[in-house]
Amino acid sequence: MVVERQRPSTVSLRDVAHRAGVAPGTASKALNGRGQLKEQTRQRVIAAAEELGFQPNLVARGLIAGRTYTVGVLTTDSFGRFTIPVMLGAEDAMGAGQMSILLCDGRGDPIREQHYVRTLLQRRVDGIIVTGRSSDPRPSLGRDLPVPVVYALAQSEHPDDISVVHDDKQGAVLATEHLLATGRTRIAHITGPTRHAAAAHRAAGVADALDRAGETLVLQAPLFGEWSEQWGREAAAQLLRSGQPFDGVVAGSDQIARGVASSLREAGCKVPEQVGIVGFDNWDVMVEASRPPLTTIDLALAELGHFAASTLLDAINGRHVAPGVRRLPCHLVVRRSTETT
Amino acid sequence: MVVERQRPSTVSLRDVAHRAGVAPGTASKALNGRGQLKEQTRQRVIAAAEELGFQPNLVARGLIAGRTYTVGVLTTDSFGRFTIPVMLGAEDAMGAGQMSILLCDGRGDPIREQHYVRTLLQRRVDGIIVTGRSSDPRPSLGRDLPVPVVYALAQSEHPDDISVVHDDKQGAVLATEHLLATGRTRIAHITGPTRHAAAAHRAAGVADALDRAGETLVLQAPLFGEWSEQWGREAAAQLLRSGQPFDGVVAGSDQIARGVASSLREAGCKVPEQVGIVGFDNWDVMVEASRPPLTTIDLALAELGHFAASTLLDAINGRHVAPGVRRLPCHLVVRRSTETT
DNA sequence: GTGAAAGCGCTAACAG
DNA sequence: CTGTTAGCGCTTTCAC
Repeated sequence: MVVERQRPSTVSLRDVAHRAGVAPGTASKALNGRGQLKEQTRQRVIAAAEELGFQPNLVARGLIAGRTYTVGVLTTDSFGRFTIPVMLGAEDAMGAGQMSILLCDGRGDPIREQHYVRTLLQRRVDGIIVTGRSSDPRPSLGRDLPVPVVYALAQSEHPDDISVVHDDKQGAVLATEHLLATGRTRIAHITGPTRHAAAAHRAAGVADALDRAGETLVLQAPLFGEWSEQWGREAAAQLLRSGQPFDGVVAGSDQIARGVASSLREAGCKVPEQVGIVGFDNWDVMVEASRPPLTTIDLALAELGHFAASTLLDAINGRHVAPGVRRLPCHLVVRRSTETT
Repeated sequence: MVVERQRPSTVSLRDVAHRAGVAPGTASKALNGRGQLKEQTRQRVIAAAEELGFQPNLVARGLIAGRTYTVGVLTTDSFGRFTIPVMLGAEDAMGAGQMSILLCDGRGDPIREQHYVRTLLQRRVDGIIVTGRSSDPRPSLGRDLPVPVVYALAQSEHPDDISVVHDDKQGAVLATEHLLATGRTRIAHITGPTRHAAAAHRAAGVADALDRAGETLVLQAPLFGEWSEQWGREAAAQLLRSGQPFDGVVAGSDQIARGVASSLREAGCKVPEQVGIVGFDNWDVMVEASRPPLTTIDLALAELGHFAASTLLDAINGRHVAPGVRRLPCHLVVRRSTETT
């Protein structure tokens, strides 16, 4: 004979009240520390709740409160390397306030995305965070949603939406100035596709910093290509072939930087002695496996997520949040590839 | 004067009913296609709902139904490279059934984890998926939870829990047999730390496959180390120094494999002509940036997530699910590092 | 065919 | 101090 393992049925506040010999309303007050209760009854209720393993039904509570202490996180393109730290940061900021995260992945499909927004709203989330891998501006979710929305990492096209992004230009300035500060003046820039805002902003930052220092970019222009090691290798080879002297490279990503490093290494060009390299992203596996390990710009994505979530919480709690784009600064992380001794 | 932008207030079924001139109960039936209604009234209600932009309150529905069409996903150690594909697969399986995912990150802290389990239960999720980076068995969440639990990728220590994991041993057999099939017989195994179940299982698979082929491992034993490129490079150098002839390497991860490849390349040892290499994980950035690109074992994590979610849904829907561990097969992905022409 | 009423589990307002 | 009542938004009998 098979004995079906009985799932423990959920106990309600009524059960607790009953066992403690009080009314449900009283039990509610006892457990939530509200109202004036004789200490003894309070204890009795608490004991009863304990004994029965009572778990308050947050669904019911949400129905009354008109809010659910839940925020939706909508990732637009299959979440990955960039969105994860953002989410961790967000979770962190939420965790303290007992908020939970309802996760949806739009997979880059606007239809799917709209569908998810609908479900999130039907589930009565208190707010929505929109995130995505690319910092290119994306269409607004809509301007008339019943809950506040914050765009993190992915910036909304609409200027009145609240967006939180890292500051690519400032990061590039940081990278360039670090190379200059370590005594290099003939600096090249190898980066991703022109069409990406990140590539454009970073290129602008490099140009600015060089300008201010009275220097010009080796080869006159950035080398735009792909966000891959392969491209980093190719571009470095190109640079060597050009015959132009250079002693510093700002790479648009750690992958590119690593490609550059290995290419130079194979060509017998010493890093950091002859050429200094700075990458972008501070992606551990790339940065540490490279020979030498890479100096890089950290996008501080966890902080970004944290900030976005706090901002959303502010808005949820009715505090006024100014619309527009907030740019959070990047950090420089120094490793062997730019060391001078 | 500042005009406060009014957030559109949510409309309830009552509002819709009112506008359509019917009772709430009738409106409910009309919108859900239940009961016998005159086609005309149904249309009237639908129109009213449309006009008001009615979004049914799933919180209220959940309260009645006693279920929320939500599952909790609990990642034990900060989710990352391995848990993401699993979640994507799970989301995929859920998406069809209109289920949503409540995400929690235990950060490897059992206290925090227990806390999250409590919240998930209070939020009345229909079930829980537990996942984590390591396939090492982990403590059970508890045997007396009111909802079904499936462990994905991270296996539960308790044999009566439902766990879904990839088959490391089978994967290693696949890798080894591929090397043998491409004419290599002197095979070495370079992998991660002994203490990891994954390393042990993979080593067992390599041993088994060699055994069956009547061959023995080069150096008699696997080289256990770290899951890093650095270690891959070191181990390969070690192997070369040993003077033992070898023509194949099964690496415990793509990072290790890449390290091995670059070490051999620098030593002038041709891959795949003189030595074939097979990695593990099919991690795109590693596998494609390696020279040559790596043949590897794909863990099929998305399938794993999909399967875990389907299994959970079965359990939620009351179908009987046998307890225990299900091992899903890995796939071989052939690239240049083992090519023979 | 449609309306009225009860109730999901909880909290808040008001009696007693 | 504690019990009773009403109601959050929706669905589901059960009358009419």
